[in-house]
Amino acid sequence: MQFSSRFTIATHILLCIAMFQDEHKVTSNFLAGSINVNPVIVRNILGSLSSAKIVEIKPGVGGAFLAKPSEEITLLDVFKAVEKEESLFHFHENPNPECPIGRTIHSVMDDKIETIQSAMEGEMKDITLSRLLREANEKM
Amino acid sequence: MQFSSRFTIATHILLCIAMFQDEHKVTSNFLAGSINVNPVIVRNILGSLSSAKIVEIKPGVGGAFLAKPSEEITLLDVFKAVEKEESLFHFHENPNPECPIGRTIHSVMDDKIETIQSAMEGEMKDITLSRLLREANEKM
DNA sequence: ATGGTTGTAACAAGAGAAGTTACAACTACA
DNA sequence: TGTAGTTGTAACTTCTCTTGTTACAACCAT
Repeated sequence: MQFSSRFTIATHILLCIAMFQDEHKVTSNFLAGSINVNPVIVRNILGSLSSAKIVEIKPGVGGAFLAKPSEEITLLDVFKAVEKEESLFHFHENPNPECPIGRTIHSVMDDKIETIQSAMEGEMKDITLSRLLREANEKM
Repeated sequence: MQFSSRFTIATHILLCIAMFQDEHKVTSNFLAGSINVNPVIVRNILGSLSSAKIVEIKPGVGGAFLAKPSEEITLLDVFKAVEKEESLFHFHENPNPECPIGRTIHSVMDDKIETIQSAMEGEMKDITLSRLLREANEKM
């Protein structure tokens, strides 16, 4: 199991917008060229980012812009915008209540799963778009 | 995207083995009954746990046993036994090297992805089967 | 030998990811 | 007012993975 590439594509999109929005119009075709995927994929992900109020899109005329400063956009925001699942883990639905383990497994595991997911999300929350942009500039 | 239920099923399997291995034979049919899935699913996951040297299985006669003390089995061991993917994230493969972002995105993001994954795995490593067993006993 | 068990192959159904084509709706601008 | 470039979205295909299922050979204590 892996997360879909939507997350890394969305991050790529945001980096491109942050880098180029003041220089020229950032269209789905331009982004698709940089990422090397179909423009429709980009438009769908841009739609998710727009719904999450991370970007703004000019319909008709075209072009995407950051909806807030890059310091205020974290990888967690991006992740939540493109991955809709509430829980990271798919718990088997119907354990047998006649078995002592089947009866208690949920109450034992649910908070563990939450803790694990929180650890991952906490790490994501610490990484901002501005930091990624700075590092990208350093490597160029 | 969610992890498959193999992880929670594997944990359920181990809890059952730890709880019942001294009382009676723990077969795939017994486990399937507690988890409420097909015995073949259980046998496949048991096979992964066996390859990872977490359990031992008696072929022919039947029955599964912990291969080491429950204090030495962590959720990370279980996770790695049943989820074969090396990286948590699927990175889009061919960013355009002619774009400054496309050229640098991998070197910027690769260590972030690793950090995020490590945070998740670190949390898993802290949770042992013996702790889950203790909590299950308390709730019974 | 028999019966209960494991290990696996083979198959089907369903979900989701990713790619593609097509086209209506929108907006600036000539 | 058209027109060109763009977005939003529907529809379809192809793949892969998950889950469920049947079937059966191999195994081993009794």
